[in-house]
Amino acid sequence: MTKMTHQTIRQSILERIQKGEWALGDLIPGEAALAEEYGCARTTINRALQGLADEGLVVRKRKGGTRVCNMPVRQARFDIPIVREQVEAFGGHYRHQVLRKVEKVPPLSIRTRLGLEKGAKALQLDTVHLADGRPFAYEARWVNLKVVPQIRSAPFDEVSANEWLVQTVPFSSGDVSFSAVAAGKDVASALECKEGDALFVIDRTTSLAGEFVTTMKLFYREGYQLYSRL
Amino acid sequence: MTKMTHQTIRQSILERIQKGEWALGDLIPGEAALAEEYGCARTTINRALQGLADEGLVVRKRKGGTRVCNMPVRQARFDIPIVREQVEAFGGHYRHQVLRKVEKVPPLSIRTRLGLEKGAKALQLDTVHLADGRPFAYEARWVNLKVVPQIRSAPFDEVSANEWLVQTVPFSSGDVSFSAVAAGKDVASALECKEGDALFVIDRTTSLAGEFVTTMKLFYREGYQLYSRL
DNA sequence: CATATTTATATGTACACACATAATAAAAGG
DNA sequence: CCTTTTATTATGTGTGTACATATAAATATG
Repeated sequence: MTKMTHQTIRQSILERIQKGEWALGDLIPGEAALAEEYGCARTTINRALQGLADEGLVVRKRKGGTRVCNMPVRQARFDIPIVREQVEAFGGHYRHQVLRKVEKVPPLSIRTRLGLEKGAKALQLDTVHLADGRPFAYEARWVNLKVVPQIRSAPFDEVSANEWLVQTVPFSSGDVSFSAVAAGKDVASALECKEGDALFVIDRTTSLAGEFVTTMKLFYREGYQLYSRL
Repeated sequence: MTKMTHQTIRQSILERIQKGEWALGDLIPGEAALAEEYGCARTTINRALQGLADEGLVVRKRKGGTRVCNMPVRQARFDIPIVREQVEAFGGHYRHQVLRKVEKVPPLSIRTRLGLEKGAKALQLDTVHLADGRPFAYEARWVNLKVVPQIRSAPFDEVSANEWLVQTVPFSSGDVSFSAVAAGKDVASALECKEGDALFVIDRTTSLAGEFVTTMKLFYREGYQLYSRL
């Protein structure tokens, strides 16, 4: 190995771990020792090891040293899909259709998720995403009108609610969860599938500076897979 | 802000993005400029921005500068669950039961996944994971006997196949995917649920130095959720 | 002997500097 | 005017140094 970047070193250390040079839970040499072995500065080793630690492959502790993580494959990063891109990635023609757009008092589960007061209204927005004219995913969304009142006059013929929100609301954090549910009547008819079919669901709530902006369930037809390398 | 670590600066920049100081896709000031503004070295700003880039919040390009990412919430990190821990996290008593353990020629789909030759045998291992004596998840696994022949004599009364593999095979990479399926007859009876119930499935294949070690499907009962903050 | 205190040590972080690299913008050449 | 070459510029990375901080281990204390 001629070039010694923190990346090559990181890769090299990873391979040594994979080869079993250090067992699970074992202590690996200190930064100083590795620096000498690789013939580089301790800073460089530090960066390499920090990288591995970020990925969850090693655990580092001051004074305690660095040790190989006990639970090898532990974390996966998933790209949260954007429906339009998914469809277009397969060469399909994307289109969406708003099935419902009403302001009303949401059910309790949604109310708590959006942090609304009792009796407050929110915008309910149901959309089907189509690939080449055929249903691909069904989106059931609630939007907090206090945070984004402008959504009332948004042009949903052109952009989807998701894309509009992304462009309008600066930046947001939130949470996601994945689960499986049986298709209800509404969803089944919108997706043109059978009632009771197993659907993959992405449930997502986004917030901005402590205020909840929107919560959404995205139902995919049976067979859909969310994939990731480790 | 008295202390200026790369972390505080990173947080500060994040907040400025969230407040909308720089719009989506906008160029943010260069490292040199920010370093002066925050009164720190360029190196420190570099680390802060790299961190944001790793998370996918900004995109960096040499000469092109750093710009706020167009698609805000883009990636989520999930902890790939270990069933025993999940059960014990809820205060439940974990137990597992091996339903099947046979060596046989696997179907084509499994054969290609494990990279086996035609006619080669593999170990099929089906397990139910129980929480307080009640079915929690069903595991259907195939193990490549060429890579881990010792598994034939592993004590599966005590440890689950997953834990045994984790402890025995040094370190591994692989892939995961999530999906939803309707419960088949076998799975339904093992999980004591109705046939056709919507199950959440984690599908995982692990490999070691280019050789496939094992592939597994983990079926969770309806209602199970995999959660992550963004 | 159990508990508090100190000390040694490995990682964490910041800085100033130098040079590498990619990509754009400007200048030179045909 | 188009193409090629040459700066310019912002990020990427490595080094050596200094000090901060957490914590395991050794030591002192009651």
